[in-house]
Amino acid sequence: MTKTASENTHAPEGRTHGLRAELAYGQLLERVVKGRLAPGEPVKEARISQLLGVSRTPVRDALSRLAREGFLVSSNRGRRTELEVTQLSVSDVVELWGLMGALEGFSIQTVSELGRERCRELARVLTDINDDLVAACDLRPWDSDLVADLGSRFHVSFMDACAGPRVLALYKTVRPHVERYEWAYGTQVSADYRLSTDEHLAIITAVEVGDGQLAKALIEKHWAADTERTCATIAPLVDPAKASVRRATSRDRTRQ
Amino acid sequence: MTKTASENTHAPEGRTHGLRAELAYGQLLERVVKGRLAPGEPVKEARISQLLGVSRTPVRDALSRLAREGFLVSSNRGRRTELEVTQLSVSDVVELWGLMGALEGFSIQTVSELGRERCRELARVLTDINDDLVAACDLRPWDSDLVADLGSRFHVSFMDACAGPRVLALYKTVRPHVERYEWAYGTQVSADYRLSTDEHLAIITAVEVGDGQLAKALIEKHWAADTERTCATIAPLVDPAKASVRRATSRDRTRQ
DNA sequence: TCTACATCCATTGTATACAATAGGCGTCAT
DNA sequence: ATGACGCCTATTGTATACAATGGATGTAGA
Repeated sequence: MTKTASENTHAPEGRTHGLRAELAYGQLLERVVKGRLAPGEPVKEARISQLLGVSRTPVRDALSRLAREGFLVSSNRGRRTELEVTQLSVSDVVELWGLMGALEGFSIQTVSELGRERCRELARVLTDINDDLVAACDLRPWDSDLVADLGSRFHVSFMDACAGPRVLALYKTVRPHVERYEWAYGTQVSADYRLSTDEHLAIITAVEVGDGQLAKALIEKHWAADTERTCATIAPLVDPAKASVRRATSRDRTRQ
Repeated sequence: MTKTASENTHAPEGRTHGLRAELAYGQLLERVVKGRLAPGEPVKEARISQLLGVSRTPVRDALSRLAREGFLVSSNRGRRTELEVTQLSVSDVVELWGLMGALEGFSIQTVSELGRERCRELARVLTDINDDLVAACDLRPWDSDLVADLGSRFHVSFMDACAGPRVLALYKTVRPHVERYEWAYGTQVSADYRLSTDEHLAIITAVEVGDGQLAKALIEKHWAADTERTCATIAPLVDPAKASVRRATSRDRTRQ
């Protein structure tokens, strides 16, 4: 079903040695992020390997990686693996958004170590992106994909500049979770993106003058505010019962 | 060579279906953490699979996981994988210790949500551990293994209580890095563990009264102070040239 | 009809066979 | 002697064969 066709057995098909696993990972991640693999959907190795036209080996690699990163979960409590796409939940938003704030705050804290010149350069880059973001917010019809993309670029830009290799690697596995929620509910959020861009402006100023502590505080506040906004938007959709977001801490295991 | 013996081909040996990969991961992680696999040592799939008495499949799983977690790195810049044990470095200490502070600070921040009773209970548990730690510090001969273990338990205890599932999972992959440095240089640190236990006391007080913000600040300060102490200890050993630790930020790529 | 049990099947876990590639090593020509 | 070239080998990447397991399904007995 939907096979790439033409290469089944040992017939090579050119230049893909050592890339199938990575490719499978990318393909599956994209499907999960964009919702083409829906929350709760069971994920079987055999089916995926048919879908992608590769053997189970690279698929297994990709699946175990996605599972460890939290995009897939084992539905059988404990025994056999038996994976399915992780559900969206308010409690996950709280934890993930908080984690993003912690990672970004920790990294941007040391922005001054870039030196005056690089700080100003970074501030210029961020200003450009934020200007584009403001423009995109006024755009009609609303292009949620573009907005999400520019939002990502803002954050990734300073993380690339400020974060060490380990933190950066971690960060880049957490980000797609955020993007997944944006894809799922992106059409809902609209007006209050302008609040976001205003917060960005304050952060840019802190970066420009090299005030790491201030930038850290602002970033954390930014994510906290965005947590509220996002939860308010998605809570009714994910769980219509509890539309208000009181005490939706990361410790609440409330799912779906 | 050091084979578990008795089961080579398809002969099962009871109760290990679905555990070999996990087992290989655990074995290898322990070897890396304890230095039995030395920094810079090449790691070949075939050799490891002989060493552990399992096939390459679960070994590959374990290796790719360890590589993603940063315990192994590809020595060939880019092309074929070719893994080796990651080097110890001052810049990694700075980044890892900072990350631990960020994760613990973020998690303990919400300690008050446990409620008064659980806060006090947690404080009691932490006090017990810290008392043992103080006792272990006075012990002669110096038992660095015991000290490291108690130190771990202190931190893991409140993380288990405070952190959400995602952050906790991340945390538990970062911790072994710290333990690796403790195993490598544990015999060196000695007297200033008492500074650590004093800092613990302040943290316990903050937990007891449920002051999350204070606890966060204290934890971050604790790790920052420990970064200084650890770097001062290991810098001369890792890179005798720069014994002083001025500005060893996570962005410096200075290795070994 | 309902329960207990045995069988089968779907699916994962593991081992191994096979393909591809990069680097080492030897050979040969200049 | 030295450089270029090509083969060989070590090692990884991929596919597939095989084992094990848990749940589903069907059947028999009460």
